[in-house]
Amino acid sequence: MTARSGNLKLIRAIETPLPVYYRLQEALKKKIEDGNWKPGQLIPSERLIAGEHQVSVGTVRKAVLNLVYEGYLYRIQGKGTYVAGTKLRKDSLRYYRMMEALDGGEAELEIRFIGLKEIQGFDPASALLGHPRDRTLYELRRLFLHDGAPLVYCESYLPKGIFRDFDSFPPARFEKSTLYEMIEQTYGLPCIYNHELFGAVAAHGAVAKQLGVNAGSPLLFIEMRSFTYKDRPYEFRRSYCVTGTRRVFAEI
Amino acid sequence: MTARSGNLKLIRAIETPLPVYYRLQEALKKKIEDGNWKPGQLIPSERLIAGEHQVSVGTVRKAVLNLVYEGYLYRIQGKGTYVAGTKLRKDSLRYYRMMEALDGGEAELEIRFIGLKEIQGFDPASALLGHPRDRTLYELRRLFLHDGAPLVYCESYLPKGIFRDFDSFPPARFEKSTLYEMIEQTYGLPCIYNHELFGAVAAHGAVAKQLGVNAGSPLLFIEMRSFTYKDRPYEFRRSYCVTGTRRVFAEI
DNA sequence: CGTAATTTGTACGTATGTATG
DNA sequence: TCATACATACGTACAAATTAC
Repeated sequence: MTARSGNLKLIRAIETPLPVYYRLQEALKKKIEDGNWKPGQLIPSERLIAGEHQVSVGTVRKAVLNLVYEGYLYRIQGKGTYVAGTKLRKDSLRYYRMMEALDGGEAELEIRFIGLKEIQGFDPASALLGHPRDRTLYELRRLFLHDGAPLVYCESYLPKGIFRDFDSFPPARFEKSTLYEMIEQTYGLPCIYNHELFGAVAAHGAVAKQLGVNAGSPLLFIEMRSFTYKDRPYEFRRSYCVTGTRRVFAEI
Repeated sequence: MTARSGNLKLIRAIETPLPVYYRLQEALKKKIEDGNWKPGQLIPSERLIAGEHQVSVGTVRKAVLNLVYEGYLYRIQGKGTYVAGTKLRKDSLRYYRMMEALDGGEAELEIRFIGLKEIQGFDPASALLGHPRDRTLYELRRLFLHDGAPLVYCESYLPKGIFRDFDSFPPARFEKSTLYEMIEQTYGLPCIYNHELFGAVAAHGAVAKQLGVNAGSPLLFIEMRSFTYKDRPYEFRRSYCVTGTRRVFAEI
């Protein structure tokens, strides 16, 4: 149903014209993806859209409800239909769900800013972000702590071309909310989905030092790529997690 | 939208009666959860259901489509509506998606049966399965290999009460398909969702030996609980993964 | 191979209920 | 109180896919 999944409808296009509701749905989606309609904004009512596009209200409902299911819109009875922001609610943000056991509780994590600087592009970061290696990247380093003890150390890489003046913000700006939220609020780019690769590595050098563990001790290693509209990657992240008592939770 | 999420509709019940489509939806869901309609089975047509329940076809459509979105049913134009099986298509089965890199390809894994035996219940397995410790469990041990090299070793624990005669199957039965599929086909129990906990551990004893790695080398450790209808857990699994060249992929 | 019957998919319409401001 | 907007529920007609004849 999402952009990355099926293109069943496109196959039909060869034989028969696309359904009215589907063309409308894609037209509305384009408004959002192109930034004409921004997150939080109220869109026109069913009747208005129906009038503008010369279709029935039922057809508008179908198009709009599909976009609600896809996470592009949300509706409130009596008020209207709004553009949705980052799909990833706190529930599905794996990074920040550290648990003691499968039936245990969630730990509150504190974010600590370590550093932010411009660096030259490198692989695999540049390749995974779809940029040539000569484009500058921002490198953001952060630490996540629970009860004062470091649990996760992560390095994020973001294209300077997209995130202009990223280094003009005070460090506190990176410590008060998740990076997802900060980017959505500041640049209007919501996070639509992530790709993640889980592995285990032995702690080494700077990482071991930041996390306060012995070199050689096992760490959970997560490589992540975040995507916004139109399947465009905008962040590459490497995380190292201490998982002695708490571990990273996921629900599928 | 799923059973484990919101109960918004229940709040309304205090003030106003539940919508017709919703009561029908829950009635159809109950048929599936109670096993009256089994995975793969064709359910009655829209018109038939509408006649039986004395509601309009549009109302049946809404109820049925909601259950499609929830993963309980799927529809084929011209054929009918069928009861869906395990939600987890191969795409979302993390365990069997071992990749070289975030933009790399997927590795085909071979399943090898190691052993199956009855054991006495123990915690955390019994607790996580919602059974007292004196109930017998099955312990299934398997190995997943790529190009002959072991990548994943896992131990599954299943209640003997649910999986009667689980040990009467030949080992090959566990090597030809995923455990999800085997259980769905044999016991009619589809997997609806999983909970997983990711961590890193140092290889030790039997696990290190099975995976052919040195003791102390880092392994990805995954604890998993699988749920079927009505949020009932039916499997507890511990997996140890060698993630030197290939790692476990997830999409959110 | 075409035809008919069945089933879902699309598109339209109307009326009424409920929530918001 | 009232207008607005979404939610529910009913209905009809035709298109498209499948299957059996």
